[in-house]
Amino acid sequence: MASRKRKMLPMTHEEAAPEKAINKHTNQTDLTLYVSPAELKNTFESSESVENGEAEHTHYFPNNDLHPRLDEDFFKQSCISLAKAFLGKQVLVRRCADGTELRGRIVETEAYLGGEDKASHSAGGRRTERNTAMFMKPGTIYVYPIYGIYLCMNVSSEGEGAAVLLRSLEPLQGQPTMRQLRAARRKEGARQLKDKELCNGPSKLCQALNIPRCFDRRNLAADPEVWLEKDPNINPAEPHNIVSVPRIGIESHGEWAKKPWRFYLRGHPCVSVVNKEAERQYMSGNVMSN
DNA sequence: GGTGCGATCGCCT
DNA sequence: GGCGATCGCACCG
Repeated sequence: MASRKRKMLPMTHEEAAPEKAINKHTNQTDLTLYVSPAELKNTFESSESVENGEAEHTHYFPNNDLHPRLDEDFFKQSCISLAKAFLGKQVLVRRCADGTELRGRIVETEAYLGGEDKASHSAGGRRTERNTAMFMKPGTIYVYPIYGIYLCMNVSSEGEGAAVLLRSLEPLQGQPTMRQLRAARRKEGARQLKDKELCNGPSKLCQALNIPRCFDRRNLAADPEVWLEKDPNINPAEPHNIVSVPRIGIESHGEWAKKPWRFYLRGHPCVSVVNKEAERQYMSGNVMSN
């Protein structure tokens, strides 16, 4: 396959320097605008032509008085329950060194139980230097490197060694900064990423929100640089349609690979990988019921 | 649009 | 020493 060979980008674990990557444009006042699920698709599909950040659309207005960070009680629930509780309702917030705040709504997660779950880093109750955060109190961040060049972010839950992997976010605030952080590790001159491509994968969201390895073992309920907020724009009358499918990238773990512990919002444009089988079954079910 | 492939290194066996 | 909770790019249709 020599014809497919191409030069790869040199990458390291070092984070792009936050200060260097901060976009002054993100200090602009963000727009207040509720976007309905129906409008969401159009929003993302029409967001291709951002030239320099000036035209960036954000549709979120953080109000820290009305929507304070989630406290430690929120994280005290089982792994699977927490993985679903994140979806569509919780916003991951990253406060950068210059005060810029980046926000993304969680739209895709995976549950990794401890003990019997062979696909988990904590399988069999194995506790190592790397996975210590998985055994710490619910709400502890577990950041680990993967494939030598990427990072993944998890949040510990109730249950010995259990944690939820954050897989995808819907960018809400600070998209220009996210785009810069992501572009820092892409080929020079590569096309500009669409909004929906900024955080649609576990390592992409770590890049876009500048989550470094040293955030490992930090407490989401108390850290000044990263926390969760309840999404103020969610309409409780419209419950989210959550898809449950097998987790990604763990095919070698036999039966445990089949457990439907990846969860995402059906039809959301920011989901990393849509499960075609689940979509097909859902569509045929719709035909039957309509 | 989808698919195949290789980068790269920490971690665990 | 082998592998991985991924990603971006080139190629194909």
